[in-house]
Amino acid sequence: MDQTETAPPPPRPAPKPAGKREQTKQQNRQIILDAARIVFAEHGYGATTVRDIIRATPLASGTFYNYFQSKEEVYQAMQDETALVIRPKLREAREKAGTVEEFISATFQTFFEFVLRDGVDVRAMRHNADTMRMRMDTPEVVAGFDELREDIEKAIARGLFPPVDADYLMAAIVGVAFEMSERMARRSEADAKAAADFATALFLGGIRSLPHTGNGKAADSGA
Amino acid sequence: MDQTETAPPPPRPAPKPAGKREQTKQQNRQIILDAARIVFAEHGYGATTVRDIIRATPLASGTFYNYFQSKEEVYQAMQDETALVIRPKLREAREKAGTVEEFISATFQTFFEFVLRDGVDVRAMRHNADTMRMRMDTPEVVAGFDELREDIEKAIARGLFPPVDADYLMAAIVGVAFEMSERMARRSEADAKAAADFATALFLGGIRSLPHTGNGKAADSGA
DNA sequence: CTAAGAAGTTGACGGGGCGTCACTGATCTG
DNA sequence: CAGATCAGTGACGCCCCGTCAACTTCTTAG
Repeated sequence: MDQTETAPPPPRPAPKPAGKREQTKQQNRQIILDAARIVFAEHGYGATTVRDIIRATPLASGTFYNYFQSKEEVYQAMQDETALVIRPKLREAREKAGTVEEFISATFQTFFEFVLRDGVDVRAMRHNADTMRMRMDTPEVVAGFDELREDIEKAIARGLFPPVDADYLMAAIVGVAFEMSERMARRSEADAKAAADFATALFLGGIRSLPHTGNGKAADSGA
Repeated sequence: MDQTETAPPPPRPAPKPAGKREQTKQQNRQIILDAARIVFAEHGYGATTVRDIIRATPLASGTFYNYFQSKEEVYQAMQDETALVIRPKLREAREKAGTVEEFISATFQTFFEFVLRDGVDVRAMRHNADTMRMRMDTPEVVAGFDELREDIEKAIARGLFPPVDADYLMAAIVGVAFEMSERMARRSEADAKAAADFATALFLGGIRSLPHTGNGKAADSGA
C-alpha cells in the first residue's frame, strides 16, 4: 500500500481547549482511525492486522494501544464515527414528519442517500460486506436504534401511528434498510430514490402497493 | 442449479462404499462441528481460537486442518448445516402457497418457528448475536436467498404477486426475518406466532394493518 | 491371510502477530 | 528553570497459526 496522506471522508471534530499535548492526542487518534478506514477498505476486516494499521501511520506499535485495545475496538470506533454523522440527519428528517408517510419516507430516503453519497464508497462497502454487520451493538449505533424506537413511540403517542409493537417495527425498518443497502451496493447503477420508494411503499401499503417493474426482476444486478 | 446436459464426463462416484475409514472421517468432521458450536456459543466467535475448538475434541491440532482450513470455514460450515435444515422447510411451506398472503405468512411462520424451536437455543443465539450475520455469503445460505428470490419471481410469473423488484423484496423479507429474530431472542417470552403475524401484516398491508398492542411498546423486552 | 500401499493422525516446529513495559524525550507546572 | 507528568518507542516473550515428516490404521490385491 502506498497511501501516504489520502484524507478519507470522516468529519473533523473542531473545538479544542488545546494544550499541545491534548491536541496531539486527538490528532493521533484520528490518524489511526483514518489509516484503519483505508486498510480495512483495502483488505477487509478479517485480513487486516493491528500491525497493518500501524504501518499505515507514522506511529510506533506501542502507541496504538494508548488509543485502542484491539483491532475490534478501532472498528467499533469507526462505526460510532459513522453513526454520529447519520444520526442527526435521521433525527432531523423524522422530526419534520407530520404523517406516517413522511416519517417512513424521510427515514429511508435519508438512510439510502447517506449510504450512497456520504457513506463509504461502494468499493469499500462491498469489501466490508462481510464485516459491516458484526458487533452492531456499539454505543452510538445502539443509540441510533433506540432513537428510532423512541421516535416511533412518540409518533404513536401523538396518534400518528397506530399503537403497534415499536420494538418490532424498529427492527423491521432497520432490517430492510441494511439488507436493501447491501443489495443496492451490488448493483452497478444504484439509485437511492428508487430504493427508498420501494421500502416506503412496502411499509405504507404492503406488497400490493409496491412500484411495478414490468418483469419482476431487478432492474440491474450489477457486477 | 439447472444442469444443462452438457457435462457427462465426470464419473459417478455415486454408491457410498462406507468403509470404516470414510465413516470415521464423517464422525470427525461432525465432532469438530459440534465442538465448534459449543465453543462459539460459550465464548463468541471473535474470542475463540482454532486451538480452543481442537481442545474441545479428542483430536490433534493437525487433524483439524484435514477438515477445515480455518476458524472461519468451520463457522461457515455451521451456517451451511443450519441452512440445509431450514431451506427445505421454507421451500415446502412456500410451495403450498396459492396466494400472496399464504406465501408471506408461511415464510415468516416457518422461519420464526425454526429459530425458536429447532434453532440454536436462545442463550447461544444471544452470545452469537455479534457474529451471526457475518459472512452470510456461504454457498448454502446464498442458495437459500436465491431460492426465495426465484420463488418470488415464479409467483410473479403466475400472477400471484404484482411485478415488483424481486431482488429488493427478497432483501426486505430477509432483513425483517433476521432483525426481528434478534429482537425476539432478547425477549424473555418470545412468541414465534406473534412475530410472524406482525411481519406478515406488515408485508401485506403496511404499517396501518399491523396488529395493535394498546400502548405501542413491546410486550416484553427481556433481560 | 498377509503384505504393500493408501489414507489419516499426530505433535513438534518455524513464522508471525499480539500486547507489554522499561526507557526516552517532550510538555506542563510551580 | 527544574522536577513531575505523560505520551511515544520498539524489542521482547507469549501464544496461535498452519505445516510436515514420521507414524498408525485401514484397504485391497494376490
